[in-house]
Amino acid sequence: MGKYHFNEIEAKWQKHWAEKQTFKAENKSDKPKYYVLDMFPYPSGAGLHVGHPLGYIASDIYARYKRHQGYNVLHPQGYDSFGLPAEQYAIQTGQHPAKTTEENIARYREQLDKIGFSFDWSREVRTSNPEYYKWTQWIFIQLFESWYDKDADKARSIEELRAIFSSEGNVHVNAVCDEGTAHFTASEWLDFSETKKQEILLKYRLTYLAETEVNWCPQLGTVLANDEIVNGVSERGGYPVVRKKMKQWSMRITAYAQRLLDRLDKIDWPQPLKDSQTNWIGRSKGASVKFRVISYELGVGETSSHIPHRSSLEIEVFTTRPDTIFGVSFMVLAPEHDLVSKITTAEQKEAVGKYVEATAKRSERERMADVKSITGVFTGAYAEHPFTKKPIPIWIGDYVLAGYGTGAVMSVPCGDQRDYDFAKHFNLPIPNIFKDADISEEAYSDKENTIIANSDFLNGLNYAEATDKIIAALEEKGIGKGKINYRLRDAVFSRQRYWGEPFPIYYKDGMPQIIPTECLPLRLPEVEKYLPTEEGEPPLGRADVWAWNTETNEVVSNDLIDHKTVFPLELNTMPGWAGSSWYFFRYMEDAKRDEVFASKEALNYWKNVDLYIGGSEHATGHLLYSRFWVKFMHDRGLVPVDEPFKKLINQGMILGESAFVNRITAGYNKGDTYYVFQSSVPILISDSFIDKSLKHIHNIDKDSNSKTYNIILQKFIELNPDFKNQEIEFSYTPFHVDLALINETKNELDIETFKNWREEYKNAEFITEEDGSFKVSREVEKMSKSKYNVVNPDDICEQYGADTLRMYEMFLGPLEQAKPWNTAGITGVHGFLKKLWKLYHSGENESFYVSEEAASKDSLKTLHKTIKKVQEDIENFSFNTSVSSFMIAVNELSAQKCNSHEVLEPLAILISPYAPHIAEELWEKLGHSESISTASFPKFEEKYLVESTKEYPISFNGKMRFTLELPLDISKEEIESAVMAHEKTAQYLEGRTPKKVIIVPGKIVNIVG
RNA sequence: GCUCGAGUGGCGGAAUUGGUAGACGCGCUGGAUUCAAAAUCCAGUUCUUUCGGGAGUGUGGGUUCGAUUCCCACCUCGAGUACCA
Repeated sequence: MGKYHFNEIEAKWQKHWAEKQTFKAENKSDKPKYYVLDMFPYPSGAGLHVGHPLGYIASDIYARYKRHQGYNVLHPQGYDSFGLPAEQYAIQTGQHPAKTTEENIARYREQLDKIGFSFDWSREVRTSNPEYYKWTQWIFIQLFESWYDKDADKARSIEELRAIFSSEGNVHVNAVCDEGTAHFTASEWLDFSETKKQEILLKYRLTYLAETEVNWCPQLGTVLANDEIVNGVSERGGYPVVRKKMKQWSMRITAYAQRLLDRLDKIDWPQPLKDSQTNWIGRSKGASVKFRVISYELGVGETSSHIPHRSSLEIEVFTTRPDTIFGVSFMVLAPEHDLVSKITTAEQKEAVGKYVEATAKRSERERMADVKSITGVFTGAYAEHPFTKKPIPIWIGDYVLAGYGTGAVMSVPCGDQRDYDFAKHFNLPIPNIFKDADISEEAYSDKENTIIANSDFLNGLNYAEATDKIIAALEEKGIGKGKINYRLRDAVFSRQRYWGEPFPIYYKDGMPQIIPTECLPLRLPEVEKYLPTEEGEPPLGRADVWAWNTETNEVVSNDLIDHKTVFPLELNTMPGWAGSSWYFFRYMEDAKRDEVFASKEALNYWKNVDLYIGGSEHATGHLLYSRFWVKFMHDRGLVPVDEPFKKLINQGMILGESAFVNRITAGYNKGDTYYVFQSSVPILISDSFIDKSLKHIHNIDKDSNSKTYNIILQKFIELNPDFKNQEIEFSYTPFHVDLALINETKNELDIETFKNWREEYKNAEFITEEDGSFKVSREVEKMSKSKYNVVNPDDICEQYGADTLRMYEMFLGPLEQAKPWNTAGITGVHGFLKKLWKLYHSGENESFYVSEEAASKDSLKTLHKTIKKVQEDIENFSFNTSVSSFMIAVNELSAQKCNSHEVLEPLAILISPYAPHIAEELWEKLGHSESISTASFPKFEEKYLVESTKEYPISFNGKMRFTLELPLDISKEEIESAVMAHEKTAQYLEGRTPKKVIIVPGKIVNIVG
């Protein structure tokens, strides 16, 4: 076999690795461990395109490199297999999502196998497998059975909380819990009914059921989390989202806000990703202040028994500028604020009611799109300024968000632009409390360079001093305190979908009860349709057998529900992020998956993921939720680590180069009307006729581009003989064509195939180049089926081989950057692998040949400089540059006619992380019977790189003019005299005397003057 | 608006702490081989030029003997975020 038969070689080694389980990781090893993980894919029906494996190739190179370095490497893969697309498909076709998911996984696996990844498939996970989601449900139960102790700053068991309640009530409990949880004593607790106790405990549980305002997506029939909404519409499908109150499971992630923030410093993640988590958590420091309502009347419809005591009504606000409290001239409540109905006066009742109703109707999207118009209504009520005792009017306005802070603000128009705009709009006073600040045009929001004035005891202080002093004053009066507020909300955990994990929950007296852990998994029931029920219940409402028998501990028919021993089960399912928040631990376990989510030994051996590679789109979803769950699991002693991913890298997206054909459209003016004239057959024009400078307006310029115009006109008249109007104008419309119809290197359309592509182009006319070819335009876009620009890795493997695909993906550019895919460029990398193969096949008829003779000095130099470079590159995740280094090495070794075993054997190891198949084949030919995968990485030796001379660049005023070879061991003076003696020096000096000569030995000579 | 990132040939991109800008590959041009094509190999390829040279890393300044690299201002593009009090 002389030629490089990549298809045979790759099939051979893929089979070999699978049979020998070459990449199986051991849970017991003397070697140091290393855990390399990819974000596992959602197996979609479309299969993989070349963009998907980019990160997998990078992590595979790293994993293979670490094996060469002597590590015991865990490099698993699996599927995030619950999710919306499978369910949407099920709704359309009636096929069970489990079936389509299974098929998609099979296809993914086939595609992945062809690329030669070193995955340990024996540890595969699928989040939709009952044996997996059993443990997702189990972790949910652990969350349900936990509360957050702020004093200990960790989660603790609910049993401990019950004990505290029994002995001392909840007065001294410093826990993260629902707002306004009432106080009770131990004896009160003991007297509560079990249902009442459950109701109270629910306010403390880390996952709890509550009536919350959610993002409801009617088209998808489900609620969405904040991170699943992009620009006010659903991330999947782009459907509108409205606000709606629903009883939902939530996760008390806010308990972890500070820890999630603090620990960001300790993990090696890209800064932009840390920044977006920081912004998402949104910590702001300030104070909470209570304002007493001093004037109100009874709201309409309220009975006298509901009259609040005059002094009991308070509005609590959160402010980051308590130092500006003397600048408060009004207050604004969110329209949804609880107090609105209680404080509104009779005169204002109608206006307020209308306004509240109008805002409730507006969708989130409308509200976001319309941030400029200022709206609001006066409630008629006043609050008392806590220091000046002056009355302050209370307004409502939708610029105040119900979900942030307390849903109420103290408005300081001189210091906050939104308050300023509101005040201007409604003619409210704008008192100035800043020394020498001009607030005639806009608010003065600079807090660093400000001195407070007109503020009683705060006068003359700067921001920091005033803040400290006012907080002290507020605390002394008992009407406020320093406070830290977070933007992060508790995460809604319910989805009204079928294809997700069922909650291990049934309802007794309206209170959620967990099913015993030994009964898990609670399997998804069968339903005859995957749509919500007519009553608007989630799809699980259609299941006939979906009730829990507490005596037999099994799922039974709904007919048996008696609310005594048989109870209805929860109808919601868990969101997509449930299964992905802990899967990295599951891979660690290889033997006892039935007994534990992961065993202590496995967890203690593998600890956390050393390297995680995936897309940045998960910044505030998966990557935040995982950190939250891991912290929780750590608190409860379930795992030994409190961060899941030590180092993280975001791979950039691979974009497609879409191809466009331009279609001519004609039109003319007649009177004031513009008529569009449809040609009887489509006229298509080659790209080179199109004036790029006019491209954006899509017009064909009649005057300056008369040649093109006349060609089109001629064609047009020929095809439309009845057309008479001579004042016709032409423009063009580009449309996508399938890449399969394009010659990639020449950007030419295959006209014949194209005609058969779509019925409408069967008789199309082409305005071609002189040689009869037809050029298409190209544009870089996201790869997608609808743009016909998807490149399938299978096709590339078939035509060039997996090793070529792997190296080319790396060669495209830096891993973290987005970059376009162009199949035309792949020949360079493919040619390189052929050249590499040839290096080992210098025998007769290109037969394998390596000599045992000592290598030349040059070859050793080439080898060692490549070892150095490639090792540095891998460690810096700069894979694109090491591909160039390999090319340089092979070019040099070919030129040197190197065939020495001494050089070619280490070279095979060097390249094996990148091109593992060819490396294995060459390794075998070099006489090895064991896989190359654990051969130790070649050791770099400086001595082969030591030079005795240097080609000095000689610069004049910083410009390099010529080079001069000089020995490295001579002194500065000797260098200078050698340079000054050189004939070219005199030439460049043109008779001037140099002012200065800079000599950096081994680097450069620069002559100034 | 705010935050972050990026601007280098026809294209993807290199240049590790300031020290020969354009490595490597694509494409293109010419040549060899071939009946021809593919494949392979060789030479050239930033722009400009009166062939001496000159200019050149988004723009304008600055620091430096020397700047793609550091500093300031601006322009353009991309990503994220968005009334967060």
